[in-house]
Amino acid sequence: MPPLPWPEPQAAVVRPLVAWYRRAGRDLPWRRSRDPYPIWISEVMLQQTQVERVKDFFRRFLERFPTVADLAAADEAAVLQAWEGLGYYRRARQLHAAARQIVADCDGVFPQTISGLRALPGVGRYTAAAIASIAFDQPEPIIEANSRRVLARLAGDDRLLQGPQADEPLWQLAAELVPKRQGAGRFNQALMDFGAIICTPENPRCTACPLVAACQAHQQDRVAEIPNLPAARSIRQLQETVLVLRHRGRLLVQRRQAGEWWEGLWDFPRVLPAGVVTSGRRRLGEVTYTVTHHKVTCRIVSLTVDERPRPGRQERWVRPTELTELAMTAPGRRIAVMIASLP
DNA sequence: AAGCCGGGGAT
DNA sequence: ATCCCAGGCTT
Repeated sequence: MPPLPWPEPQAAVVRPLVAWYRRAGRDLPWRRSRDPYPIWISEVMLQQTQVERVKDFFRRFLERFPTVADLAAADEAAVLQAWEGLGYYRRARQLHAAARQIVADCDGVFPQTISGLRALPGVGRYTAAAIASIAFDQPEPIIEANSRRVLARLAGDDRLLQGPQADEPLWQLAAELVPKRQGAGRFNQALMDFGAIICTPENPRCTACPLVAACQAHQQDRVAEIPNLPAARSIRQLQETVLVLRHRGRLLVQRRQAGEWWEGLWDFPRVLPAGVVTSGRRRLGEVTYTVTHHKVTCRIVSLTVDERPRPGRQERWVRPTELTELAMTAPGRRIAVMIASLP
């Protein structure tokens, strides 16, 4: 793919951007140290998740798992519990597996090369470059939601940015801009703060932009059209029924299996387990939730269980108060809260 | 290359 | 309601 035609020299972007960052950059909890461990945790939490949402999760997670050794020694259930509500739970399982990999294969020493970082589950091209530049100041470029938008606008790149191949010219541009001797991590974080604060998706603050003189999109009055991203996928409607099974003050919860949504998290059953005899069916109401590109309307049915077989490995009969200790799915948690408030 | 995976905040 | 978000992995 041909490189982006763009006349501006590196200094016309890097100097004003870093100057802006020194003045207006965000004070974020994971910027207090150059330790790769908290930087790694923050980068994984930030995958497809906004900064404001991550802050509290990050603080609590580091309090609970202060070092990579603590994380490796933890049960996966504890890691999922710390992740509950953050979404994309595969990240939590991979984070845990990666911590064990670092302890087992690297003697607990965090990988310091791009290839070593990318060998960790859950660390892809962006995350490896982010850790390498921020923790180790290696001159690695990054392309993610913010820098993609900022660089596409600066270069006036109106191509449809669909698929990883389409990003290649932007990676190349980022590689040309990133400082080679020092300050790579600072520059990359400046790009992201700049995209989050000035060069926003809607109503970018071009009048306050220190890079406006270098911005091709602005000069051509095409800022609103760039980046040219594929249209969002349509949302599918689904119907579900959740069963709240009660037996002598206890409730049945099941752990979501591989291949299901929310693998590893606890939830109420959708179908009656074999061997369970019930009576006293009544409707408790409905919850509506959205998951990825599905909108699910979920009926909640309460049943009294007269006889029950022994629970399976992935099942537990728990007292309502015990639900607070389990990592639950978002709709499961909402239903649990609803049950607790029932007369 | 396309589909899959969460959840909440902003607009 | 719709869009957006410090992406990675599987098929």
